[in-house]
Amino acid sequence: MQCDFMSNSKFNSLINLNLTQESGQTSQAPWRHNSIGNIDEFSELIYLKVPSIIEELNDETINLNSLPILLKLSQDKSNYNEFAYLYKFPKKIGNNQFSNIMDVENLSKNDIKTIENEIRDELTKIYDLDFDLEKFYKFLLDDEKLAPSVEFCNGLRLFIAKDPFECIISSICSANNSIKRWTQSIDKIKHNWGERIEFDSGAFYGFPRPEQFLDFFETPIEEADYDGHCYEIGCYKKNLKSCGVGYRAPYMKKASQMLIEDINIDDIFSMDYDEAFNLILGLPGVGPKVADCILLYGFGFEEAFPSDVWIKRIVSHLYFDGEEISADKTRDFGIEQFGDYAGYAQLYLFHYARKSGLMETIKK
DNA sequence: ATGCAGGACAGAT
DNA sequence: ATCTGTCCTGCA
Repeated sequence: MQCDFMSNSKFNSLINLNLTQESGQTSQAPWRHNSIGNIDEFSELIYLKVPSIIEELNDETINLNSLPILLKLSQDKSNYNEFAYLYKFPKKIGNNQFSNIMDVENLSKNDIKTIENEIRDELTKIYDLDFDLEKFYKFLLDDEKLAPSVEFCNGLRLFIAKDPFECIISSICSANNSIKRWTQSIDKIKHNWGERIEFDSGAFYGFPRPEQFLDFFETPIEEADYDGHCYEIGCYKKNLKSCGVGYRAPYMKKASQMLIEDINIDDIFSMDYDEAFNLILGLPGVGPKVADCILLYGFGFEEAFPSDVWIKRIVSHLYFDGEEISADKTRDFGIEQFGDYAGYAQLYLFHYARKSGLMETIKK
């Protein structure tokens, strides 16, 4: 396959990719971002579930259950009504496992069509493109408290997980943390231990599998004790804390173990919201706020209303005359008030407060 | 340089 | 059921 990126297709939907990517949703860290002139580009490795094609490509010695693809999205900074996407297969190089299996030149036209349909489905899911934003805006504009959010958040959509396990770990990492720090930690975890896949335009990393987390050490000391090395500062190879996750390291390990032994992630998609909430709440490092983030950004439960300190302050300010409201009360209020729009209402309220200067006003 | 922001959780009321 | 102190790190 000598050509560079394949296919050049468009989505015609209202979405601000940059705003959506940078909005701090805990589904995943932002994708690789390039700004070229008036164009924003976002690139990421995703794994496609296309069983029939994998079987065809797979050299029986390798157990691969999904097809790695590099996606590159591009959008004109002045037109949020469409974006284009390209995709690319991994580079074939010696000693790379894909040298054996990625015989993509033999793919039939039908196979290509299957792959391209799957990509459209994935992008539709990740950017929630079936959600009717215009209708939502009518709902917002009808409510005088919510109406101002529209102008600050035009084109903002949910950024849904490409991988629910990654979302669960990212969300645990985000607890009592800043956006900057948790995204950096997740990037380090991917870079250190994720599957490295080479493309002509560079290497990308997948997210480590749950089984890999069981092998990670929690701290540099634990790692040094185990193999007897006295490491230089920053030279540790296999402990979570060196990625800046702090005391969350044991939570990430134990949650991974439970997701291997006790919980089938795929079952969660077919649960109702309350059932899924109670299940996810049982994971270590997951309280009510993180559980709602996981359900909203990881599984698309749009009736979730993740209530952090900022949402609490905003709701107190807008709806309770500034009177302090507990996080639990905030959650109850959001669910009751916004129904199926709770997740989007939370996203829009947070960004409205961020962009409009309201945050500074209500910080006290 | 010290102090603070950000949720979960264990232990107390 | 609701409150308090502690956890780790990056940034004023």
